[in-house]
Amino acid sequence: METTNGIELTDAARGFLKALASDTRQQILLLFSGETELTVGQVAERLELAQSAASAQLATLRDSGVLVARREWKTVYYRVDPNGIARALADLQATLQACCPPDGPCG
Amino acid sequence: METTNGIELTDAARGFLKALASDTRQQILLLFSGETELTVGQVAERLELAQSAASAQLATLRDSGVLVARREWKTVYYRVDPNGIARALADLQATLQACCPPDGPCG
DNA sequence: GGATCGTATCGTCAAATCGTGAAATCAGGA
DNA sequence: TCCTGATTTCACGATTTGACGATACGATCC
Repeated sequence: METTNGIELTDAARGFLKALASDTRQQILLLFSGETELTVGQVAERLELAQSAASAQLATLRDSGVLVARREWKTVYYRVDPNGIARALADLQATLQACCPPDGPCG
Repeated sequence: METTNGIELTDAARGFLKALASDTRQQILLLFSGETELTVGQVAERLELAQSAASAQLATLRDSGVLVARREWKTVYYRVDPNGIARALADLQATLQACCPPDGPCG
């Protein structure tokens, strides 16, 4: 085995980082602070984005496990996925601790 | 006032996300798993990058508080900044909890 | 002063990202 | 079947990112 330095970020953590690196997607996520669910149109309107842009960014957030989508009739409701976020954050934290211990043996 | 939804990411958290969104920079960071310090040249060599590229990416990681640099003679030694990482991670976690509580009152 | 080694910066280019508007898709209703 | 409303996909242009090579900087040794 060669796991000596085999520290790596999980797919969840990598997707999470890439998804939240965008200012627009950060704003989208924070849009859910008060609301429980938002439609594509609502996100587009509040951020003054074209609907296609909102749709694409929401899809990115969904694919990275940050949001989940629920379809009802014609409209799609997006909602935060606390589990996905928690998992990504936990993975990220675990890797970082293995890599850069806050008060590690080298400190 | 309209601070009702005034949740925002701190600069530390935003810089952290942007810095670690890059695959190259992720690899650079994980390069420090075993080592305590690495020079620009060492990073360039291990990742098979041009020296200028390594220098630029290391600078990005330094500017975002993930790494710190120490100059000794001609060579610059980069090292993880556990405090910077911890602060960014804490900020990120705090904002996410305020935005998307894992088991919040809406759950 | 000139030579040298390691870094940082600059200019350029290919590739990725982000936004828009138009067209296509999907689910129901008249 | 045709229409409507919401979303998704497509084609395109503009901006940004990331890498490289070449060059400039900083600190030392001759």
